[in-house]
Amino acid sequence: MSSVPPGFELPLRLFMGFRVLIDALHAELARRGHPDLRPMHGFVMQAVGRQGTTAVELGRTLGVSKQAAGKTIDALERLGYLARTPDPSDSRRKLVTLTPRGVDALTLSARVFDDLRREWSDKLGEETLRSLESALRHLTPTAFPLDAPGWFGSL
Amino acid sequence: MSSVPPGFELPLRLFMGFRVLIDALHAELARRGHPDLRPMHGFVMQAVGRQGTTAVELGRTLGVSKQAAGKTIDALERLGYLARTPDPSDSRRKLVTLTPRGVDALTLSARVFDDLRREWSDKLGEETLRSLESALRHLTPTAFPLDAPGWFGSL
DNA sequence: CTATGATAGACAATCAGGTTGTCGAAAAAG
DNA sequence: CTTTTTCGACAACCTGATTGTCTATCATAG
Repeated sequence: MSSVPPGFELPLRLFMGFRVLIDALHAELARRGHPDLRPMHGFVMQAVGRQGTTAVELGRTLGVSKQAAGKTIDALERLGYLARTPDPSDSRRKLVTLTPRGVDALTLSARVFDDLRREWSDKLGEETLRSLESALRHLTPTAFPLDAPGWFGSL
Repeated sequence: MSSVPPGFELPLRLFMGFRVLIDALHAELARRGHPDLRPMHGFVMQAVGRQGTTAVELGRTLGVSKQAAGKTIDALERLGYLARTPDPSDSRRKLVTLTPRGVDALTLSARVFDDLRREWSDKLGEETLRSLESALRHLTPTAFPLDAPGWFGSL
């Protein structure tokens, strides 16, 4: 609240921008039939992807242990967003895939993010927003690490 | 890794910008004698401020229960960044204040953030960076809520 | 073909950080 | 002076993570 020393503003603003978008997304998701989804679930489903994955691989992608990944999968399985199916080509593995509901949540999220971007474009002007995106692209690594949950945990 | 659907880029870039700065800050803090500080400690010390606070008040500021705030204070007290002193004007309260080491960490952080901003300014040009900051100011609430730890928790 | 080593996933114990509930002491309000 | 509120401490519990162990299965070297 109130005044934060000058150097602190930039990181805080970046974080708040992220938070504003994520909060708006989940408010909208809740309105449209996905009230139980939490921000980190987006990272998880994104990491699972349309082609599916395994618990070990998911753990690596998210930067957490395979056991933690397993528990997260359990939770999203109970919520109906993920399903485990045995892998015929390797009977040790269980393939984790998005259910239709999971795919719906993901495509819906993409649409909502597009809408939010449009709102920002209206507020700033498309050109300014493009310049903001371009600046951030120059400032951040090209690869998208999805290990935010693990990174958050280290807070 | 790899390609994330288009609408997802903006929030992710904002988050990554934040993360890049925070990671750089803590790498530098570790180099300069503060290897045990974690990102959330910055929020906490910022919330404590130069004038001090109490556990209840800190909890409110951080958006967590007073008990959680108390445990966090315990941890930072053990690390030597905070101290509890009885409040002579109200013997129920214990005033939580920054130790000299805590003040050092905070002023050092401010300096490092200034350096990082300068790096970004060199990469982008001061004008573009200013425009980015101005855009973010328009897009995010004016008050700085410091309840990030609680918000993170809800992930 | 078999013995060996690596990998997937389940189970258990533990830990860290958060929550609620309760309490006594002290302050504030009536 | 009595009652209500506030502060900080203690305890029990929950959640999400960790490490360690175990079995089943696969891959590979002899």
